[in-house]
Amino acid sequence: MIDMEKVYNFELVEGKWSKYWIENKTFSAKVDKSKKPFTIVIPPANITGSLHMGHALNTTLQDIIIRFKKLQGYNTLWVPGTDHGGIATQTVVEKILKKEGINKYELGREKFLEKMWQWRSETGDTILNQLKMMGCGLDWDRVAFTMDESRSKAVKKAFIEFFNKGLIYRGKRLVNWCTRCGTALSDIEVEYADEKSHLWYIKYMLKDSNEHIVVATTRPETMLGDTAVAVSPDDDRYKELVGRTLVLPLLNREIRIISDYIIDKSFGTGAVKVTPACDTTDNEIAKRNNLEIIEITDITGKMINVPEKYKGLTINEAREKVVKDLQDLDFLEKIEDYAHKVGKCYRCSTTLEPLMSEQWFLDVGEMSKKAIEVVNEQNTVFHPESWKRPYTLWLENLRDWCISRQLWWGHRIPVYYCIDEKGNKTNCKPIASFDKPTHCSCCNGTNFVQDEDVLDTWFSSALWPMSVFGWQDDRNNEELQYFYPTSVLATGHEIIYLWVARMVQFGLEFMKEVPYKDVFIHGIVRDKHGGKMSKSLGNVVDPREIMHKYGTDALRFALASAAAPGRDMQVSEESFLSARNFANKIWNASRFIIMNLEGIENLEKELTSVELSDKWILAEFFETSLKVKKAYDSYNIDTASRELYDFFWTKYCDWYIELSKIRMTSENRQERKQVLKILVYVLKNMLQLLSPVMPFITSEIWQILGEKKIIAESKLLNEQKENDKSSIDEMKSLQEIIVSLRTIRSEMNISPVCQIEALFNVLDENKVKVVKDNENYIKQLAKISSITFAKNITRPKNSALAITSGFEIFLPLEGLIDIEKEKLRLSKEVALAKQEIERTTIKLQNDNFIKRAPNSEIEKVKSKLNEANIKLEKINESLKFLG
RNA sequence: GGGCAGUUAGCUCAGCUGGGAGAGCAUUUCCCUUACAAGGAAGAGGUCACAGGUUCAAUCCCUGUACUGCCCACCA
Repeated sequence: MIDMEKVYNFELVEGKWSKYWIENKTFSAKVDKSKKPFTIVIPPANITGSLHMGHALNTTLQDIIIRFKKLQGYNTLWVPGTDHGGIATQTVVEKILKKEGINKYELGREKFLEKMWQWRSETGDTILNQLKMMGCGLDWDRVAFTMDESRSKAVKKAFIEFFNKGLIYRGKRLVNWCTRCGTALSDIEVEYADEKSHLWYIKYMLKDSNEHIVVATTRPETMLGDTAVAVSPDDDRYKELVGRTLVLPLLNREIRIISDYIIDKSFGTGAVKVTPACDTTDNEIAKRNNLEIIEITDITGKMINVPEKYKGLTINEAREKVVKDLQDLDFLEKIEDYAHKVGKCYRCSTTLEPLMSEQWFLDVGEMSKKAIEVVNEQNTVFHPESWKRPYTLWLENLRDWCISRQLWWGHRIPVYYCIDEKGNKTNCKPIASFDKPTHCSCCNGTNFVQDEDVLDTWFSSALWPMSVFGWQDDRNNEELQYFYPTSVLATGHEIIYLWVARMVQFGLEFMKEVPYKDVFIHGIVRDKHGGKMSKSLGNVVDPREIMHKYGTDALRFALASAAAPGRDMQVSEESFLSARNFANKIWNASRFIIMNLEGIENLEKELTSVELSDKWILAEFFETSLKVKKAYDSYNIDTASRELYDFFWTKYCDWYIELSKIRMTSENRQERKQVLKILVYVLKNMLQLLSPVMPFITSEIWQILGEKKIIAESKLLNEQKENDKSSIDEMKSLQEIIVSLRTIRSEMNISPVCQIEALFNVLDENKVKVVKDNENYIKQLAKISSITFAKNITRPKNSALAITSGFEIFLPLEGLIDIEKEKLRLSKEVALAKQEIERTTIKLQNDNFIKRAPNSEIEKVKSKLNEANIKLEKINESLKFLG
């Protein structure tokens, strides 16, 4: 006797299965050339992270895809891993150390890195353990880390190849500088935020003249670094002045007035102060016009190369002082309120300062062109397609990638400089190599120092699809050949540029092949009001809490059914509750069947039943199955989930199981077995189709049903047969009759225990057989004691009326009926029928409609009109009869 | 400034290669009918953002407008 609790207890089930899959290596994959591979590499989560909704969604979707492909017979592989997270992780650990009163500079690089590694070994696997709890079908023998030995080798190898090709170069450029982190950032690591500020209007005097030009600026302190004033070439106001000399206030430096196309004459005064060291636009103007670049801030954000009184001030202090001095000397014309966007560090939100500094850059020109080509040629396909354009546009306008970071946590740049005996760098050519070189090729020196900087964390991420398969050891190795290119990359749209595009670039550069065939872009999880989830806003829904409260399958199902491709989604507590209820429904429907299977044997050998409800549920199932498979295959996970839900609940449970109950009470043992056979058949197939989304509950029930192989390792059972859809229409008639009888009962407040008789006046001869054959169902489900079929039945007194599916049905309700209520009900029906008649008549009177609409449509409207006419006539008769 | 989404029931969202709209939650009524009250039955609730156009026919296609959200950009 199998004991199943009345309420699905996920706690008893989940731990058991997640452990089983890991211990039995259910999702481990080896090269097997007899099977087609299906590969996904996980977007490696930062080791600082613990599971949030974004991870939960992302991994659920990947797991669904993997599990479905496995059912289809692919050799599936999903590779797990984590990312060292460069700046993000270093920031976190710095903060922790700060609380302990430790300063990283006092600690020194080496000791600090020890702390980092210690921290990583203590907490770095948190997220992987959480993925295990979620039941993710990852190959746990392949866990990779972007900074482990093997991945580090890959980074060095890639760097050295780039370096030797001349694609990596060092240059002094204006970069985004975070004064808090003390490092440069790439352009996409900048986040812009609105900030209220001012526009300061400053007068610049013309040399040897009393005239002046007014410039508007949001950063008055940068005037200390001005080397020109620029105007638009087609600005008539300033045409005469171009080429003249200005005297910079406070400094008395002489600067020229130049013209440059980029200036918008309609903004401010049309004249712009040019500070090449503090602004990217100005920097470009400077390049075009050969202007001097004066650096006025250092890497800590303090003023340099300025008059003594400003030296060493912070930017804000300098601003205050400069404004005051300008005011005192009457150079400040006015101050306006102004809101604009300010660049912030994407990890610590400090306002960024553009700063001239020596950095390593990667020339991405050629790689970008190729990365665009492969997408245009559909070697890599975006799902949904709408993301292709942003991807392409971004790559088209991409500037070289600043890959060096002034951090300690990360891959140290493998470039070595020859040094003399005093420890100073020589002028010899730097060498990129895996280890410290033994001797310098220029001077035969043997002393070297390594570059201090580390690489942008995304550099190692860009190699991920190759590095997890050992590209760094042997680019012709069997695994790489078999699993690369991977099948699909699933990720949110926020890292298309940071990560997706760069993997394509690197993949093409080193493998000459795209890293994945499909890119599945899903949305971002938002709170119930559409806002971003963030700890500071306090609107975070923690997936671990949801798992604890509603179960992991509920979490997964809710996320899956909300995951329309490419669109952000809102999740709320209710969606998880409803998913939990669905799990319970699955449990109880299965429980019902399993209880009835008690003592039944040899079910497989039973005949396939031929009765309507069986044919119907099979037809409906085949249709659903087809839709679900198609949806899974095209990454429409939401559609698949909804189809499964809808079929299981409203067709299988609400109708088929209810009908089965009636047949199961029959004395006929054979009949009972036949129903059970269909019940079990559909259930098993449904469990399989549901198992990618809800692996725990489906695994459990599958096992209780006595299957020897676990569901994750089963193969999809059903093959598409010829589907006889006529049963769907016939069943629909039956359902309509039952529903309309129930409606009358409900509206007349007739007690459910009260059996009533029904008279079926036949209007359509063709419908009689089906209804008569299934009379028993109508009786049971609508609580009807007896049914009389006849033509021209006389309308009984005090009866209620239903017209549906070719019958005029009378329910004699002497003593039960409220005549007034029935009249009211019928007059509403009259109104509806009249409306229908009017609408269809107008259509049919329209010559153009008759001429141009397809025949099938015309027939449909005609039959609607016909039905409505009959309905109206019959209801009117009834109304007359009721008085 | 450019690009991309969205606007459908009180809320969260489906639907659409054009033929008078669906689900979940919430709500009303009835029911503890032995799979499930985390349930069942029945109901109420919508000029499908607005304005034009194409068409016999528009929630769906086209154009424009408004609002919302996101991304990109060198408006000081």
